[in-house]
Amino acid sequence: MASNQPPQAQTSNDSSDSGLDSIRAARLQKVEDLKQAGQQPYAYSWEITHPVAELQAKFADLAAGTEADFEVSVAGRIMARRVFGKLAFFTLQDQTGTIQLYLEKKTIQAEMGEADEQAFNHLKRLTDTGDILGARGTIKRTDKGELSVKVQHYAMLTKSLLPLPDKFHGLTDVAKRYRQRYVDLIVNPDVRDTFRKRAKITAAIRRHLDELGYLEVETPVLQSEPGGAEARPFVTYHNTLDMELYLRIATELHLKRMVVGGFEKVFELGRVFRNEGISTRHNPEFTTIEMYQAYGDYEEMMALTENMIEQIAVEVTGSKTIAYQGETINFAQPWQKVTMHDAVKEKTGVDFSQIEDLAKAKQAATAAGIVEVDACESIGHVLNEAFEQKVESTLIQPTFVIDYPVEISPLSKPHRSKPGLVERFELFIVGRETANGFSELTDPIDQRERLELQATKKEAGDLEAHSVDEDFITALEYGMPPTVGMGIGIDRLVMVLTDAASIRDAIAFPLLKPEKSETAEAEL
RNA sequence: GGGUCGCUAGCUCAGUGGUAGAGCAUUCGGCUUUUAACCGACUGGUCCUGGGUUCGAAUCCCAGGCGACCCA
Repeated sequence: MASNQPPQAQTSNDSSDSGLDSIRAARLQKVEDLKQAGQQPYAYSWEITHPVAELQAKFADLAAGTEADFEVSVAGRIMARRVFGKLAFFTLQDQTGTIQLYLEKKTIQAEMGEADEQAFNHLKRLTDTGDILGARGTIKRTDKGELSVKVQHYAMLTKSLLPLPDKFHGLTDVAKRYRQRYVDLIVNPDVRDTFRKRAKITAAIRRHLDELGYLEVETPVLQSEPGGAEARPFVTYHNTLDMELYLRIATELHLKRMVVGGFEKVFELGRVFRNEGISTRHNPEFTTIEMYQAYGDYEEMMALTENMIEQIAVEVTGSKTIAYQGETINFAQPWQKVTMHDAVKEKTGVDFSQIEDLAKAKQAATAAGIVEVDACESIGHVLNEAFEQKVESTLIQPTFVIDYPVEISPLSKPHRSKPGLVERFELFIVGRETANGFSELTDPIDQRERLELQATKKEAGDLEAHSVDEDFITALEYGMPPTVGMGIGIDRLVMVLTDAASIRDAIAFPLLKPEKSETAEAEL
């Protein structure tokens, strides 16, 4: 808004009109002209009989050049105008699609009556692309084959003051598309489709989990001790409590409290916040679903994950096989499953499970071309580096990587048969971590030790390390049943299922740096 | 955080040292079968910002802003 009307620019409104200013001024004049003509430029309501897609479907077989005896009332945005002397064609777009308005001077003047004999002229003079228009009339397919509403009555519903982007090229400037997503949504049908699919995905997840008997719960966003993940939190402040609070970085620890409380299948689908960099795969606020099921282990949760995501892929895209950025991704079960050790061994030739000395592990990793292992504090961390550098990006098809080192998994239950490992899986699709789950650590003593180790690292300056959440440990001491948990990065799942190259294409309003404003400049 | 690339009219883009351009949109005129309508005329500029080099900078140099991609 400020970019259109800088607050301090009142004196510069003389002959130096920019193109945008003159367009806006002309449209404001039309607002006045509409009022003069007794029309409401910002109307209150309009009765709609049909979404336009429904009309397109219903009259798909209507022959060119014929009219149907069928009255309709539609509303939408004018996307294009083709105006002749006594006839005009508008392309009207509503939520469902577009339909042509056939606007004939003769018909409109006859129907709108004496008082509105200017009706057709006003249509030509006072409407612009971008305006929201309501139209009533009958269905007709023109000689050239375009399904149309032959308009008898129309009304301006909302006068638009600003021009739409080029009707042919649309809006392609990515920064502008993200900053003014509403314009992007108006002119790019693919973008609307992405967010429709996003809604379908979350609805499908909820339906799926509801059918399995899961309860959706809500846990705090504002926390005095953020936990459940390795990440830096956002800090905020509560005035009357006079204390700092953090925005949650995960929903894990509160959902487990719910399990302790007796809810055996719970999930939360919501926003978490991590104070980290921004990239094509990272937005500081993003959506996760975490789900917890008592009396189950990670094998069960992998089966649920496979099932659910396969089903969602079919619901959203119509197929188990989808195209993503030139790759073909196959969601048909069963998915590949590989242990972290085996995956690393396959790509690097190093079997870290046979190495018992950290220095030797680092040496082997370096020899295998893995960089920056100096800071690794355990063989598990070296293994993880090797995995991230050499394996992760190669996991294109849905793949479960299982059995992680305990050192990088402070909330997971020890593996029942493999010492030093935990019963954890991560799901990778197109080289990206998309889900993470594990048999939950339920031993409160073990949990306290692991979190205290994390807290030591935090005190030593590791800003992403966990801290000790005493109340969570107290909850575990009351006893949590054997439980498996799993989280999915919804944005990344949406990316894959909508063929979005960047997470910003899967989030309606991604975080961007503010553009330098004139007032901000003046303050310097 | 580092590297590469981009930023010119409302939109999409030309313009590599010598008068800032095109198409679309806008404005005006014409037109009853268009659909990137057409025909004619016109209008519209902080060339991202600030410095520098030069007789002269959208163009070359430096710094900064925002974005994209790659790397960490």
